[in-house]
Amino acid sequence: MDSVHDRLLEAAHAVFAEEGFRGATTRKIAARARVNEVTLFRHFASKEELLAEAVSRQVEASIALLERSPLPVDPADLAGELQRFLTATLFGFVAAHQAVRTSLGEWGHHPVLDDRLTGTSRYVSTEIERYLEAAQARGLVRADVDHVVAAQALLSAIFAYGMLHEMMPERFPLGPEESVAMYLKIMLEGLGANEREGDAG
Amino acid sequence: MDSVHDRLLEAAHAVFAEEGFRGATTRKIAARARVNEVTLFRHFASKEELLAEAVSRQVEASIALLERSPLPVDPADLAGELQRFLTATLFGFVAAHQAVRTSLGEWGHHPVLDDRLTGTSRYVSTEIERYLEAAQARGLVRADVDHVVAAQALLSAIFAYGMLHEMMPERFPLGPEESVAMYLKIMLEGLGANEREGDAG
DNA sequence: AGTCATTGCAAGCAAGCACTTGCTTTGCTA
DNA sequence: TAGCAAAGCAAGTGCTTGCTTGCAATGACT
Repeated sequence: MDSVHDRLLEAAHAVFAEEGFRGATTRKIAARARVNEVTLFRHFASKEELLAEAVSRQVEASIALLERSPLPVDPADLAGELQRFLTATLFGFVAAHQAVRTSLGEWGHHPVLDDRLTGTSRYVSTEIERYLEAAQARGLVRADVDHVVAAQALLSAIFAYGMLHEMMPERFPLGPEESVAMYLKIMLEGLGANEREGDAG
Repeated sequence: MDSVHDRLLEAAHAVFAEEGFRGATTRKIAARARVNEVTLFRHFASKEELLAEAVSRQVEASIALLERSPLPVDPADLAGELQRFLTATLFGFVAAHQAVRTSLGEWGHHPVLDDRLTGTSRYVSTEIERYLEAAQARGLVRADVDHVVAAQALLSAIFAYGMLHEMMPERFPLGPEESVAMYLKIMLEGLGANEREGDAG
């Protein structure tokens, strides 16, 4: 729990999120973990190994969190179900926005990290794609829109909000929940999910 | 054109885009510009000054390019006009996706750069917001959606595509133009811009 | 009391970093 | 041909980096 090993992993992730791979020096990480720098190298063979494990951990934790409020297998109430799932996703993004931004900037530089860094986003994308495909099969979503593209459109808004709201707050006047609601209001209608003349089915 | 000064600025931006501020060492930049490292310091007082000017230049160039295919002052053909503008924007993003990703990761670390880094995105956001507001005034877009939020929803998709399509190509099966068309197909309908029962206006 | 694993501390190493200095070369212009 | 600005070259300074070494302190278990 509060072992030196765990403190190192936590500190490593925090410093990495703030300063990137190059900026996350072993001295800073050790100081943050309130541990001698030598101890760091007794627990992890190299800085790279430490960061790889720290990132893995964090990603797994965030996925585990999302799995606790999953999208249902059989879509019924699109607006409500998506609102819940996307809001949870957005809160995750917002909480980790610095780590996400850093990860994106860092992507491609350290092959060991690349797969792990995209883990959460792969999970969320897959979930929404599956959900929308099922919704299409049930006639809840128009059939002439690729479900992968539709999922992407939905997620993009969440993604951009999480990454940018702190950089340019004027562009994001609403809070997380209201933003999700607004995006859904626009897009669900566009996806033909709202009862109008019921041309889907 | 091909002066040493210009070559240094170009090289600086290229290396910065690939490796970030810390990774953009004066040696690498000088080598890329095929110039002695000392020469770099004869032209620019410091690495920071060089990068600041390099980024400024690039941002100004990309804005100048977008200004050549602007959104009209008076919205008429929403789908067509937005398609043109957003496609141009997206091509800009895709061309500079590495620079954009790096900039995001770097944002907050070098206050001198921060303003410049967000220049293009501020310009595009402002344009779309203004356009959508005018469209609302003309009754072309439903009035119960904040134009800032609507602009954000539109731009998010472009933004996410530009930044992520190379990292996770499975999630972006369509090319740039078709993607823009698809996003517009979804969102314009959601924004009440398509003739249905004409409840807007 | 003795053993053993875990941590700290002090020091250092080789490499890379931004940046400087002193001097020479190049090439244009007067 | 002389002068001058711009570039190159070689070397070096002081600092930070990832990582190592040797040894002393701590604390739990036998």
